[in-house]
Amino acid sequence: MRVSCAFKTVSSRPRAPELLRQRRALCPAFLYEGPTTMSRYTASDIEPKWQEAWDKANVFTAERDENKEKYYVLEMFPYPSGRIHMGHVRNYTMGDVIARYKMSCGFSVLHPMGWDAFGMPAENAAMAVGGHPKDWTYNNIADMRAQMKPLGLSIDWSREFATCDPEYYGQQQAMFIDFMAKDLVYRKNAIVNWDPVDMTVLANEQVEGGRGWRSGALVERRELTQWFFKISEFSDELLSALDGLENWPAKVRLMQENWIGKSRGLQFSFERTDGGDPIEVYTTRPDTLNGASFVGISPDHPISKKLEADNPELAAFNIEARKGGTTEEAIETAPKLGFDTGIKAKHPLTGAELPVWIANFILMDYGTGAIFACPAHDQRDLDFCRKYDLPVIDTFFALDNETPVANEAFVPAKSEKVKWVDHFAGLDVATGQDAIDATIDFAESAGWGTGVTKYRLRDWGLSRQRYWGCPIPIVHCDDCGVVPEKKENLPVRLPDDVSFDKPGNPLDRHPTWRDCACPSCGKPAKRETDTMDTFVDSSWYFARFTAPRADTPTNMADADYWMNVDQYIGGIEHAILHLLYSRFFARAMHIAGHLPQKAVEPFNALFTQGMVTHEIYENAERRTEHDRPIYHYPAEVETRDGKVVVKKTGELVKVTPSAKMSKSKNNVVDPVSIIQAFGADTARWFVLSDSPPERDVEWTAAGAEASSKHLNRVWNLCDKIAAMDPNATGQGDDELMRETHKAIHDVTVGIESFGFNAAIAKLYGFTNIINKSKAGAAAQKQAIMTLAQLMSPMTPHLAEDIWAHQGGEGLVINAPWPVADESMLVEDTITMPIQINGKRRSEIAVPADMSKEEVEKVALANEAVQKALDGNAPKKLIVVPGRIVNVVI
RNA sequence: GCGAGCGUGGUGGAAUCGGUAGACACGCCAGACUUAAAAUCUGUUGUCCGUAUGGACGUGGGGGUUCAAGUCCCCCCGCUCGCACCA
Repeated sequence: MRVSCAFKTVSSRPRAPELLRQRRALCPAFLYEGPTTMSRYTASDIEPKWQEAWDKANVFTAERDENKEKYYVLEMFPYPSGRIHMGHVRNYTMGDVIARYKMSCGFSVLHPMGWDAFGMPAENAAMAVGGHPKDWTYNNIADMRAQMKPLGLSIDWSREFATCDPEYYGQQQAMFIDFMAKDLVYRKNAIVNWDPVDMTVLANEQVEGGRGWRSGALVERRELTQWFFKISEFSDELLSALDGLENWPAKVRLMQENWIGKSRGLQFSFERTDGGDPIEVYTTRPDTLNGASFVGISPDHPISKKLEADNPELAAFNIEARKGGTTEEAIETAPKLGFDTGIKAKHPLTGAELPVWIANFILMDYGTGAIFACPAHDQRDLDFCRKYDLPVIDTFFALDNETPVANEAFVPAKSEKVKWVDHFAGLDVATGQDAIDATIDFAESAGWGTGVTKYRLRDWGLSRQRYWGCPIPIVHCDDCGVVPEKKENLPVRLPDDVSFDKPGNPLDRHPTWRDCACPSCGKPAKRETDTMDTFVDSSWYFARFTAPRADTPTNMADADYWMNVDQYIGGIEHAILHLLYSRFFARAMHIAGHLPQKAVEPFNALFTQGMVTHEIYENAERRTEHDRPIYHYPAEVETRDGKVVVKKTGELVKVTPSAKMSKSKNNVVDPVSIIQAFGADTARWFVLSDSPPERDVEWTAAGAEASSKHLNRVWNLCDKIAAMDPNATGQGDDELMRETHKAIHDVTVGIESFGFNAAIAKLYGFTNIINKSKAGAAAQKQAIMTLAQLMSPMTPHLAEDIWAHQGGEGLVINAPWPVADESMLVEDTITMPIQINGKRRSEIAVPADMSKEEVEKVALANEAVQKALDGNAPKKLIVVPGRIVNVVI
């Protein structure tokens, strides 16, 4: 096909005043007046045109083609907040570069988009401004889709779905039932944040400083019966399989490893002097048992709960200890509180009596909910002992320092050798790790303890006491107990007639929805009113994209062709939970017959991109009446005489650099206005340039201008070359050809290695080279057409236009990716720097293949070296071939 | 508190493996074009000393390993992400 290009003469193109106004508002210094060439780059003309051309040619529809190699590129799908932000633009542009590049390389590409559409914001909006979460969500989706489309992303929109579509969550319910049949789901009690005033369960983010965000009441920890996935049964598998994820960032694998937290320790019991049930403890530092000064139990430990009944003082303590949020952070940072139960435990070796304390920092969820404290070698235990005046006993010292511990615990690395004090297992000088192993052996052979491997990873609690989520397809029957809904009755749809005027879960107070017939015996029964954690929704959407309309969760033939995701791209904030849950889900889906074996690790390669940041403008002269800071939008401030001030009032502004774009700080830049002012290609080019993709990028108006100016230069260059006499000859054709191949090589390597910023730097350089080249028309035309191809993943609209303008065949997206001729890349002579004592002092030009001995001779003959040597022989001469020479004097 | 990461000119940032620190871009300054400005084009630009040839310093701070450190090791400071019910 052939599409006419969008070059137009200036006189025929009066610019829309509105567009001009927007540009000026964004960048007052950058005015777009005055023609400089016969034509002008007008993104608002060319971008819709090429998007239409791609649609007509159906180029982004993913099709199973057994003759082609497939490539599945996926960016983490967005939550439909209603507005796209620059972070989305950056994320989806990166994925688009990969997708378009792979298309040009001849792959059958799957690049889908959907919506992570369940969750609390929809309910919060319903409570705050009325309306229904469903309407709010679907309206937001429509808005965001409309904002995304102008970006020109190579997305197969025919596969789009939202997780709140009954067609999606119905399949999720079917899988829940399948998982139940495979014994991957169960119920148990778990602790939630309870707001005693609103009488409702709070999410962690709804707890601010230990208080409910609406009521302001002190939050309590309360137990509820909840549904769990047995992810902990996969602990070892999820841990060991990390080794195979070679194309994941090492930091993500390390974070997951630490999260799973495999540890080997000793489990043993403290007998009680009062003859009560022994206290089972687990410790990863059994070697420090001699330093035990008390036994600690969780406030939720069975012994603690038993004592509560007839000890009002202790019960009051436990109530106090259970206040505050449920997050590990809240528990760890809360002031350390203890209560002496009066119970004494017998030290298994010395027989000494140790007091049993309840301590608010001991988690019932980890280990056995009971510990022994060794204050000399654990800062938290030490702080506790100093506070309650408990003894501190050193069990080992540094080899060169035997000062007893005062107020700083001595915690050397486990690999460091220390000197032991009178150790029961006969240790003298040994590392902590050797001591741990020796102690476990000692305890096992003496018969008072067992070496145990434990994992920090807990089972995944998926129950949420909220409306806007996937209903758990379960019915509670007085006779049959917990019964899964029949599959033919799926989806269990959310009822539409609900209200949010009262706190709590509307499903709970919806009798006609809640009351139902038992799927097993048919008697009246009640539905489960909890819905699923939204992490469930996002744990398998990547699999659903392979067959989004299938009437089963997946279609095996499609899953087999498209899985795995070859490149997954998203934020580092998902490094642990989302990715770990997805890895578990893929395994569970395989067990339940919904994914092939090869898909148990669903993401072959992972890339975590950085945030888009912007300066924050805080009013330096004024605060709100509640003494809160006032933040100004970027468009509200300007620089006057080197000072940043508010445009309207002239008030001084305090500028904080590089903060995450956040609505509460007003430092947001709206992609829609950027696209309207500069065009999608400029926005795309900017978010890819400068910063390496894994790092944060600072949005600046100047940067966006610079991108826009460069695209204008490329356009003008195209125009200039198109206007050349096709038969014109010149100088330097070979040199331009060589540079073209270097550009092909560098840009290809840049894209392949996620060095988009490096690829763009190369494209800048290549553009400058073409601009200065005096080569003939044919060579220049070839150079600019190659430039268009190399730019097309980043700035696809401009690339198509240049391609068409130069008479390229068909669409540039369908043109095969150029291949660099290796022979054009090698240099004959290289420049080697010469260092004298490690400092660069001179350089030599030598043939690339010169031997080390020859290089040494040339280097020693160098004037600067001769001068420095002053007739003496060098102490040492280091030649790194092709790199550097260092003369040591 | 615990786990992970990051820190380089006036600014964004570059620097496969430990081998020329500052690629590319912004900004600034100078010049060309213009009645003028903008736009565009050309050139300079890490800091300090020096007319210059040149030299000293320089990758958050301090110490170390090495012929050679932005890169590796130790300590410290600052910022960011995660901590299981935010998505």
